[in-house]
Parts: sequence; C-alpha cells; structure tokens
Amino acid sequence: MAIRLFIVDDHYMVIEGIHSLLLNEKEIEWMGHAGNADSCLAYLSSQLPDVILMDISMPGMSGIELCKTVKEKYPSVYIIGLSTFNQQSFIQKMMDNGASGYVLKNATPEELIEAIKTVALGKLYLSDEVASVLRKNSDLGIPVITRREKEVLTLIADGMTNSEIAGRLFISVSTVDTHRKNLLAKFESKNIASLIKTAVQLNMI
Amino acid sequence: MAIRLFIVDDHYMVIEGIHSLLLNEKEIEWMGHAGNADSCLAYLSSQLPDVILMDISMPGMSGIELCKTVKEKYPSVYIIGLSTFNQQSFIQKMMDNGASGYVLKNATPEELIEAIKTVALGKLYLSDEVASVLRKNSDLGIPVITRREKEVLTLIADGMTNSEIAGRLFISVSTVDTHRKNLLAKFESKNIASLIKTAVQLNMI
DNA sequence: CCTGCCATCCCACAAAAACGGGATATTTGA
DNA sequence: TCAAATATCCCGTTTTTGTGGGATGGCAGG
Repeated sequence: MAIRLFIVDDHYMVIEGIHSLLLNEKEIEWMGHAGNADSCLAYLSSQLPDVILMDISMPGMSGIELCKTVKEKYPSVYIIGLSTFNQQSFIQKMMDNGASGYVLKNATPEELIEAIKTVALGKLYLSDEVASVLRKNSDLGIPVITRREKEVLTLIADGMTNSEIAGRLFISVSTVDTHRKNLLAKFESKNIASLIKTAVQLNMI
Repeated sequence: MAIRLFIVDDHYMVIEGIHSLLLNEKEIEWMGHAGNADSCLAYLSSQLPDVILMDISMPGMSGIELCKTVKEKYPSVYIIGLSTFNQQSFIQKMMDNGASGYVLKNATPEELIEAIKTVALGKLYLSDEVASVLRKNSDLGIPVITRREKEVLTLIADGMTNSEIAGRLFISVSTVDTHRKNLLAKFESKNIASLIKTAVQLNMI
C-alpha cells in the first residue's frame, strides 16, 4: 500500500518541487498540501495521511507548534520537519514535539524519499548532517534555560532594567538579578551584550 | 525568442519546483542550474543566459556577492534575487549590487513568471510585498552607521567592555564611549541589550 | 570656502550591571 | 521519598553603562 503524504509549507515553489520529485514514486501517494497551519488542521479533520512533511517556519502558527497540535490530535501520523537551515534549537524542538524525522531543504531526492519511507515504518529518520548537529548540540550547544529565565531574558532584550523587570513580574530586584546571573553562567557570557547576541542568533528570543 | 533562464540555489527542492512551474512556459527556456556560486561562475564562462534567478543565502559566496561579481563580468545579464524571508537589508544590498528584481519563495507562479518577463525587458520587478518592505526601510527602517561605529558595535556584541575595545582599537575610552552613545541614539535604544537584539535581527552583526 | 559629518578626546555624576558570597521554600523527577 | 532543580530573596563592593554636557582637527560635497 502506498504511503499517503501531505505537505505543509508556505512556499509554493518548495511544494511544487517536492511534488515533482515524487511524481515517479509509485509507493508514495500525494494527498495534497496546505500553506499554513490552519488549513492543515482543517484538512486533517476530514482526511488523515500517513506522513506529513512540515516546514518549521511559517506565518502564524509555526511548524513547531503545529507539530505538537497534530501529534496530540492524531498520534498515528508521522511528521517530518523541513527547513532551510540547520538551526539547532528548531530541530531539537521539533523532535521534542513528536516529529519522527527532519530533513533540510537542500536534501537530495533520494534522502527525501528515504526519510518518508523510514518514518512511515515508525522509525526515526535524521540525515547525517542533522544528526551531527544534534550531537554537537548535546555536547556543548544551546543553553537550557527555565521558563522564568526565558521571561527575564526576553524583557532584558526589550531594553528593560532589573528594577523595571521586577515591577513587571511582581518579584524583587534581587530575584531578577539572580536570574540574570544564572543566564550569564548558562550562556557562558561575560555580559549581557554578548549573551543577547548569542540568544538572538540561536533564535531563543 | 524565448528568454533563457538559469538558476542558482543550493536547495534542490526549490530548483525542481521552479523547473516544474515553468515547464509549460514556452517563452522561457530552462538552461540549467547551479548549487553554489562557483559552479554558477563556471557555467557562465561558457554560456550566457538572459536572466538568472539567484538565491541570496548560499554556502560559501552569498548571492549578494555573487550578484556583484556576475554583474561586473557580464553586465548584460539580468538578475532576480530570491529568498525565503523579506529581510530588509538583504533586499537592499541585492538591488544595490545590480539586481533587477526580487521575489520571495512564497511567490505565486504568476508572480515569478511576470518577474522573469519583466526583467528580461530590462525593467525592474519588485513584488508588492517586497516593494513595501523597501519603502518602510527608507522611511524609518535600518539605522545608518559609520564604519567605525560598526567596528565598535561588533566588539560590544562580542562582550568587550569600553576599555577593552579602546585597547583593541588604539583609541581612548572616551571615544569608544562616544561611539556607543551615537549607536544608542541611532538605534533609538535605551540600552545595549535592546540595541544588540535589533542589530542581530537586522543582520548587522 | 564653508557646512556637515566623522572620529577623536575630555569631565563628572547617576544608574545599572557584574561579581561574590549566602539563604529558603517549592516543585519535580528519578 | 529524597535529591536536584527552580524560584525566590538578601547583603556589599567594584566595574561598567548611561546621560549630559563640551571641544577639536580632518575631510568631502555643495
């Protein structure tokens, strides 16, 4: 039986490209596509594919959130993340949210087809490139910060001082200061300037 | 006579998508593609297309540099920039380097075809979306900073203090402080944290 | 030639961040 | 259930930033 495939991506060119790449694959049945999270969810309420190829950066709800939502509602669907860049944190979040695989948009047709077939069997698929990024990641990569720390970080990046943040979050300045210290330690940064640079580059704010 | 088209993009899926979108366009002749700047330049040394579709983010030499190089060597070729996001500064730089147009990867097939036909006539093509970004840009967008300010900004973002920067650049701390003040004014930021965030997001560091 | 813009330097004060400790409740996961 | 992680708070000191002035020589374009 053919693997029924659905794709969510806001770039028509990519959809068309994948469609055309898979035209000759008899084992993969093209079910259709959606350009955003909402129309994807709408589609799924009437029909269920085996595998969804999902872009992670989309207007509105991101692929990361969409992945979570879809897996909650339809746990049987296998999801493959799709993106242009190998942004460590995105890949990690996608996998955390239940994705079964991840391929980059510069993957070869063979890789893509292999990914689809692999996840359809319930296995995980990670291209060598992506896998090595994840490995590096766990080695020394992205700082793991708590919810609260992220809140504080966001406010710092918005230009607020410790006392302003304290006011906003209804906590004392000392607490904010502690969070700030912990952030500096986790990012191994010597001051907020370099910390913010890193955080923005890692797409954490 | 058909418009001879060449495409440079490191994402095979996008190349395939565009190829497939243009299959039925008799007025556009598909010449081939390259996955990076070097093979593009190699190709051009033997054959010259009328229009080149060029991704701006590529490994190695970026589309922005490639655009400049190609226009210097082959001024008769029209170049259309291609990217996923409408990053203000990228679009601007691409146009500054001699591109004749710019389309986003989520453009419709019609937009893409119109863009190719328009630039082939020697005109400029900017999609509404892109044009509005450029307009906003000139209105209030990106701060214009001097060479020296950019140097200082980079070092600040790397976590150096004023006195460290002064040492590095062989100038006095006062001077560094003045540059810092000017940067804060130009970015309309109240402190370095929010300034760095903005600068990284605008791809200025 | 002269008007901006740039890069350079100076002073002084207030505000904030960085650094180095320590402490205690609560939540959470193994 | 018990240890680890999280969130909360406090002290004091030094360093760095932020703010608000002012000043000078150089250089390029109108």
